[in-house]
Amino acid sequence: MRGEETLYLPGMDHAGIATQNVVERELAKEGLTRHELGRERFVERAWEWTKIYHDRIADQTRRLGVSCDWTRERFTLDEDLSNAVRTAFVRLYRKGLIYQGSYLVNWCPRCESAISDLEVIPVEREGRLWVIRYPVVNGDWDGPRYEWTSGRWAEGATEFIEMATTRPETILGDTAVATSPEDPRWRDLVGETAVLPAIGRRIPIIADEAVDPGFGTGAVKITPAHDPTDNEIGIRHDLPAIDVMTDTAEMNEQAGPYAGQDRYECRRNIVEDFEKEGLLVRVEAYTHSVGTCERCHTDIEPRVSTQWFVRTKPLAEAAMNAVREGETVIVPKREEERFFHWMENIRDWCISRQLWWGHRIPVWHCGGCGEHTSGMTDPTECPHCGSEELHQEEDVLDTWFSSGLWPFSTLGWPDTDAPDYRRFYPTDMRETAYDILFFWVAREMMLGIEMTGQSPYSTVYLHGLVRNENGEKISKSMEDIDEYDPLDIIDAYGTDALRYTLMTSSTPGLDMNLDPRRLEGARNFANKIWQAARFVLMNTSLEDVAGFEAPSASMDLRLADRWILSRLNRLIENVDRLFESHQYGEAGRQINDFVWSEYCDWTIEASKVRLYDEEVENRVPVAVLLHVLETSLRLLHPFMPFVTEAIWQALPGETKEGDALIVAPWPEADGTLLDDEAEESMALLMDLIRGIRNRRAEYRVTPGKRIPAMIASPDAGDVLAKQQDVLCALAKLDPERLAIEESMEPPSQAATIVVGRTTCYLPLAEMVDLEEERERLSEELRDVEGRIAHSKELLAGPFAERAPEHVVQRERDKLEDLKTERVELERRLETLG
RNA sequence: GGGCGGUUAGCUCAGCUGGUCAGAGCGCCUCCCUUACAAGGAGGAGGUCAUAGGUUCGAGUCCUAUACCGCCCACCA
Repeated sequence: MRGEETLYLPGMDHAGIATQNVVERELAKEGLTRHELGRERFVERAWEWTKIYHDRIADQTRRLGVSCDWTRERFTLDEDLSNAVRTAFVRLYRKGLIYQGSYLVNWCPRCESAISDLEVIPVEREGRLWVIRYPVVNGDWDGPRYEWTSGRWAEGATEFIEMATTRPETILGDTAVATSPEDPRWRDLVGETAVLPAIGRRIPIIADEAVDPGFGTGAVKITPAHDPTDNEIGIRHDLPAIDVMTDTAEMNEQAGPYAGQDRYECRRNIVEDFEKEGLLVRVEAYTHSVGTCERCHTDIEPRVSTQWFVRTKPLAEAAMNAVREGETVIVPKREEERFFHWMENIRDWCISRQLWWGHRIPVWHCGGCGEHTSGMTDPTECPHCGSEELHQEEDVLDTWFSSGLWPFSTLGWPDTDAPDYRRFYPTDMRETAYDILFFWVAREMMLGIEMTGQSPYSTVYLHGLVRNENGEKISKSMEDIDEYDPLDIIDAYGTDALRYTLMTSSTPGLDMNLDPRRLEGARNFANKIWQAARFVLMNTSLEDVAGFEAPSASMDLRLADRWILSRLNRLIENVDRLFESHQYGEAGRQINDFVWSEYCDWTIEASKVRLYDEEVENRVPVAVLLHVLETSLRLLHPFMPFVTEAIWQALPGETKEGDALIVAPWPEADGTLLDDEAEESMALLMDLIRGIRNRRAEYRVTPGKRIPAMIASPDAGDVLAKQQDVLCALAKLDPERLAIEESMEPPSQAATIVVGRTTCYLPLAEMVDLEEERERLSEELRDVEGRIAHSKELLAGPFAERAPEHVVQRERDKLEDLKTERVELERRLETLG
C-alpha cells in the first residue's frame, strides 16, 4: 500500500526430528519400526507425510489471508535449497569451522540421535539421592576377593569414600572419585585408589575445583562419559571416558553384570546390590531437574559420541556486532539482552543427527586412509590417498542448519547475481515468536553474516506466544494440536476476526491467551463496519458522487464534518507513528475506537439530520461520509483484509484510487484538516447531548419524545445555534421550544446540565422531582468544590513555578471552568430553594 | 543460582518517551426491535493501578526492596 516492492516468501522447513518422530509413530501403529522399513522406504513415507501436511499448512496460511508470493514458495529439501545447504557446509568445512569429534552430547535414546543443547528441556523430578561408598585400597585391603553380589565383595575393606549420586547406573562408567581440594574430610585420600564396585576397576581419588565441599559428602563419583561436569573434570585429569550404554540406553558390555539391562532396570538392581554389599549408606528424597527430549520427552542421556560440530565463537561474535552496531534491531529491545547473553555463552553447535530425514552430511570417509573429505561434487576417490573405498556419512544435518540459511537460500543464493537475491537481500523484517530467537534467528544471523557478509535482516520483531487455558504454548508439535486449528476459529468467527484479535490482544513480546470473547468482539466489529458501509451506500446517489472530491479545508464544511476529518487525520498520524514503533495492537484499537465511536455513533448519527432532510443538498455530507469510510478501510486493511476489501469494492469508483484495496495507497495525514477549534466545539456539543440524554434517562422521559430546552452560554451560543438541528436530533429536543441565549433567568422546575460555561435547563415540569434534583446538584457541587480545592492547592504550591508553562496554564483554565460551573450550580440550587 | 516478564474494574486485557490515563471488550443494572446494525443503540454502577519505601512540583507510568504467578538461562553430583 505504500508502493514499495515487497516480498513475503512462503515456505516450510522439513522439521527433521519432528517429522521423523511422527512418521515413526505412524509406523508403530502398523507394527513397524523404521529399521524394518529401511532408510529409503522410510524417507518415502516421510515425503508422503510432508506433502499432506504441506497442503494443510498452505491452506491454513491462505485462509489466514497471508498475502505472500506463492510462486516463490520454497521447501528446505528442494534441490536449490539443498544446494545452498551443501555450499554452506563445504565453505564452513574448508574454513575449519566445521569439525568432527568425540564429545559429550545430549543423546535421545528414543530418537537414537544426538540433539542440541536447545532441544533439551529440563523437567523437575522427584528423585532420590543415594549415598554410597567405595572401598579404598590401603595396607589392610587391596581389592575384593569375592564375587559381586556375594554379599562379601567388600569384605575386609577398612577405609571407604562416601559420595552421593542421583544416577547409580552410571557408576559402571566411573573412572575416578573427586573431592574438593581443600576438603579436610577426604584430603588424606587424595592420590589414593578406590575400587569401583561391581566392576572392580581401580580408580584414582582426585581433587578438583568443580567439586562443591558443601554438597552431600563432599566427594563425587566421576563418570566422564555420562555427565557434563564429570566430562570436564575428566579432561582436566586425563581420565578415560567409558560409555556404558547402547544407542537405546541399555547397558552395554562395559556394564559388566548389568549388560543388557535397561538403564532404569539397572538402576534398581545396582542399588539393591549395593545394599547387599553394605555399600549403600542411605537414601534421601531429592528433587532435581532431568533433561528431556523436546520432541519425544524421553530422558536425555549425556553421552560421549562422535558428531559433527560448528565452531560458533567467531560466528557469534559477528552476529553480536551486527546487533551492537544497529545493523539489526531486535524488538522489543530487552530481547537483545537475552540474545547477547546466549551468544556470549554459546557452545559449539552439534549439527549431526542420527536421523534419516534431512540433508545427508556431504562428507565421505575413506576406508583406505581414514581421512574424510567434503566438496560440492561427490568424490570418486580419496584426495588423501587415492583410495576408491569411500563411504558417505550416514548422519543428516540438524534442520536448523538449513533453516538458518532461509533468508538467502530461498532467494537464489549461492548465486549472488540471482535477481531475487540482489533485490531482496538483506531482508527487512524477521517476524517470529520470542521462543525461537536462539533456535532460528541466532542461527540465521550467524550463518547469514558468515555466508553473505551481511546480517539477514534489519529488524527482528518478536511477538509473544499464544497460550491455551493451561498456560501451555500452542505449537504444532502439541499432542492435541488439532484442538487448536485456526480453521475452526476462522469458521466460527472469520479470518478478519482472528487476525484482528491476534494483533490487538497482544503487546510486543508478551504472551496472550486467545479469549473467545475477544474473537466475538472482533467479529462484531467487522459486522459494524459492514453495517456502516451499508448505511453510507444506501444514502449515496449517483449525483452525490458525480465529480467527487475528497473533502478539504476549503469546502463548506459543517462542525461535525470538520470534527470527523480532524479526528481522522489525527488517527492517521497516530497509526503511522504506532506502526513505526511496532505497536500494532494499539493501532488496531485506535482504529476500532475511531470507527465505532466517532464515525458510527456520532458522525453517521449526526449526518442523518441532513440526509433525511429533503430540503438539504447531500453532496458534501455524503462526500465526507464516503471519504472517512474509504480512508478507514485503508487503515484497517492490514488487520481485516477481507471485509475491508469487500466493502471497498462496493464503493463508487469516484471515491477511491486503484483497482483493489490491497494495492490502494496508504492514507497520508493532511495537516490542513487538523482543527482544534472544531474538536473543542464538538466536544461541548457532545457533552451537552450526553448530559441531556442522561437526564432524560434519569427522569424516564419517553424515548423519542421531544422536550423543550433552554441553553445559556456566554461564549458558545453561536456554535450551538448553528448545530441546533444536530442537537435537537441527537438529544431529542423540540426545536420549537429551544432557546439559546448568552444568559437567562433559569426556570424554576427544570433539570440542569452544566458543561463548562454552558448551562442547559430542561423544564420538565411535573416530571422533575425537586428534591432529587437538589440532591443531585448538591452532589455535583461537592464534587466540583473538591476539584477546585485540589486545583487551587496545586497552583498555590511549587507546581506553578516548576511545571512547564503549558501544563500550568491548562490547570489554570481548568480551575476557571470549574469556578464557572460552581457559580452555575450554586445559582441553580438557590432557585430550587 | 542468575536474568526477564506479569500483578490495573467481577472476567480477559490496553495504557508509548512521567502532567485530562484511570481505559476497552465482555459481564452487571435501566431503558429502546427509532427506516445501517439487537453480532445493535442510549444511559448507568464498578478500580486507593500487588505491597512497602524512595525520586519528582507531579508516578499504573522512574528507582529500591518484598510477595505471589510465569518464562528463560545455568555443569550443583
